[in-house]
Amino acid sequence: MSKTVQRLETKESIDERTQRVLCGIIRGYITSNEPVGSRSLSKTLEMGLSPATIRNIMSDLSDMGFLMQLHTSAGRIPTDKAYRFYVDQVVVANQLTRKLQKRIQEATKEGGMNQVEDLLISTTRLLAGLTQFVCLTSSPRVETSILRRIEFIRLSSQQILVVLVTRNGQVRNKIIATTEDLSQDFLNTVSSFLNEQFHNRSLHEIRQQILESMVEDKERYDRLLAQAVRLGKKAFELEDAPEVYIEGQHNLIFSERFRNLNSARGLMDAFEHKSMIMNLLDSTVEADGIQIYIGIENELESLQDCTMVKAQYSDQNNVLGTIGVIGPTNMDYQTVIPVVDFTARILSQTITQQSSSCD
Amino acid sequence: MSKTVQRLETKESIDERTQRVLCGIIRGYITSNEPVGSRSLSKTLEMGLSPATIRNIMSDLSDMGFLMQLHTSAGRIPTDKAYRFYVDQVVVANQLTRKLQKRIQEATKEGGMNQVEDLLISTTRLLAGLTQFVCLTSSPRVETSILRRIEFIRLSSQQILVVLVTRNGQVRNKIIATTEDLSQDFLNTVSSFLNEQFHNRSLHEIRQQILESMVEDKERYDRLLAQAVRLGKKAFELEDAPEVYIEGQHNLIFSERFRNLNSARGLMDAFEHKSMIMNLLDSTVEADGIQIYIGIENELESLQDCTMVKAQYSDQNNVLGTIGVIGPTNMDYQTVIPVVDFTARILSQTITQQSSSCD
DNA sequence: ATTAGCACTATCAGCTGATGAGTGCTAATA
DNA sequence: TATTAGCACTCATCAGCTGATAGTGCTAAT
Repeated sequence: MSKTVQRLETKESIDERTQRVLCGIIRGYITSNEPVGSRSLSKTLEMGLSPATIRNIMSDLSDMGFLMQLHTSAGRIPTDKAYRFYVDQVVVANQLTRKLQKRIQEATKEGGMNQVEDLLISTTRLLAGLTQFVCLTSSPRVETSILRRIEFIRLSSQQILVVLVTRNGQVRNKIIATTEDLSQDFLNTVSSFLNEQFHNRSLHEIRQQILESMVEDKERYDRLLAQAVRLGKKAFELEDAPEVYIEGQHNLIFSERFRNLNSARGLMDAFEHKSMIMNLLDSTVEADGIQIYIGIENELESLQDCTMVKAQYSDQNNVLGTIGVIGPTNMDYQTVIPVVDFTARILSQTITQQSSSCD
Repeated sequence: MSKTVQRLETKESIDERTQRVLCGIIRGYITSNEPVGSRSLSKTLEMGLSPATIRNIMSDLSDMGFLMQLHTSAGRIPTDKAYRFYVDQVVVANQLTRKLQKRIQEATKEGGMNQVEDLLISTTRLLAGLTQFVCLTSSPRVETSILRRIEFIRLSSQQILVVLVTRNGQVRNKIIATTEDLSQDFLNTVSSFLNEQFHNRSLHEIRQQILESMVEDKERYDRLLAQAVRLGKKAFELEDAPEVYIEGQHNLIFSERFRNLNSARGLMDAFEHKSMIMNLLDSTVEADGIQIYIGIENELESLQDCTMVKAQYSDQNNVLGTIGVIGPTNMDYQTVIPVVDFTARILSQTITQQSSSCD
């Protein structure tokens, strides 16, 4: 078990010139994906510093833990700490090009015609395509969704189909078994009772309340109510099925940018455990905005030479889920961050529109 | 474009001894995944033939197109034609071990608790796991499914949710937009009308009939009927969304057995095009039983150094879909074929039970 | 018809030395 | 005192060579 680092500290004050050199190295490594040496840096930096001077600075930076060498005669590459510094201090809110904005907006419009699921899948795919990384999205927790409508449909003497529609347009189906044969008329009465009772409540609340009434109403003897409560209990006992969408896994294998990543296998395997990925996405420290986990800042071991950039999406009231990408630590933060940010915003916007279209 | 071979011919008569040598080579290559040479074969065959004799036979087999060499001093490996011969002439209906049978049956029971989708996904995953290959499954064509129940649920003044349950337990949701505001009462009338009218008909038939009535009934003026037909038309206008489940893609990358496969990338890309894969699975020459496409027998170029083994599954009346695996041409046919066959049978059986549980 | 023997050949692992990119250190310099 | 030129040193990579190995095809003997 590797110890988990909450967040790398980079408080130390580094003088102006050293900073510029560090950034030069980081940018160089990001663009070329090759260790950068003093000679080439001396040229690209255009600060009138000779390679020797730069070597001295580099040596200092190595001592401070910002740089490392794969072997003596290779150039240096940034450490996770360096990227953290870079992201915190240097990368400023960068505007996306209009072109990219358009592209995201249009792709979202296209996909979201029908249900939230489709929207999420197509957005996930979009982000994977744009970044050429792996993209993960957690679907809204059914828990916190708000009930828009519930309906029971009698399929046979032992089977009832429950259809549950949430405020943000998710539709869930579940077939439940019954011992008694219930008529469709009766089921209709039950569903309109439940709809009236629980309109605009979150599924979580509803479940709670149902449990309470079950205790309360034990003495009361109202057949309808009792049945309604019993059916309701079954209906709202939704599997917590943590739905996660993953796209762009093949980038992990085929993309040039992942090439120095040895644990592609480990990551792929991790992706099979949906509930773990769900936790990964939804465990959130900060309430809002974009979150970045660089290298060893990631709890998950097989993620520790990747960077995860994620952002939450929400409707007008609540946070619904998280969308994020996993890429190499030397990703182009300058563009990836705003892309993820913008995509999450557009996603929120689209979902909000969808859920407010009910009356 | 490479010319497509329907099916490789292996009618030529090969004498007994030559056949045994050929099979030895095929089996050897299947187990070791290494070219097999005359010396080692001479030992394993136990026919009392010297390496030299075997070399002569091998030379003949090469001339006949059953063997090839990667380079002069390597052993020989079977051609697609050799595998075809092997599969047609040699592989006899092989019984699965009881253990494997149990495993498949249990896995299927477990997964299929709720809806057909879940059953299909878990079966696909199972088969991918058992074979260590990529497994593909096409879901039942909505087209040919038989209607069990249709229901309309009013979500808002402009939105109606259609819930459609088929005989074999598939549930489809679709949100349709309306211009008129229709009451739930009215919708109920419409749905019971449709349910009565079209009970136990296939969606395809239903769509046809609706189109006919639209023409017929133009003169008649029955508001209910007209609306029912109009709603029905929209409801049954299901996207032909070809649903395909793919599992075990990572085997393509990580499995030892795929290692001499150069076009993993091409295959992965192909898997992105679901509709193409759907065609691949559902294009079927023979009516029943297992189908095997070896190497260049595959139409799809990137599949041409793989073998696809597939079988259809069905309920009591109709073929529903296809389940199959894609593996290297030197897969262990002796076990893969019965595994796919048995899995498809169990799948059919489970689905049949499910759909007959309605009354 | 079969086989022993031999010449031939491609691959592979291991070694070699050359190359080149990059560093660290030291002494000279501004 | 900070910078820099110069130089020795290190190490990964690569081409080229080696011998060992495993296979073949052919021919002549059985």
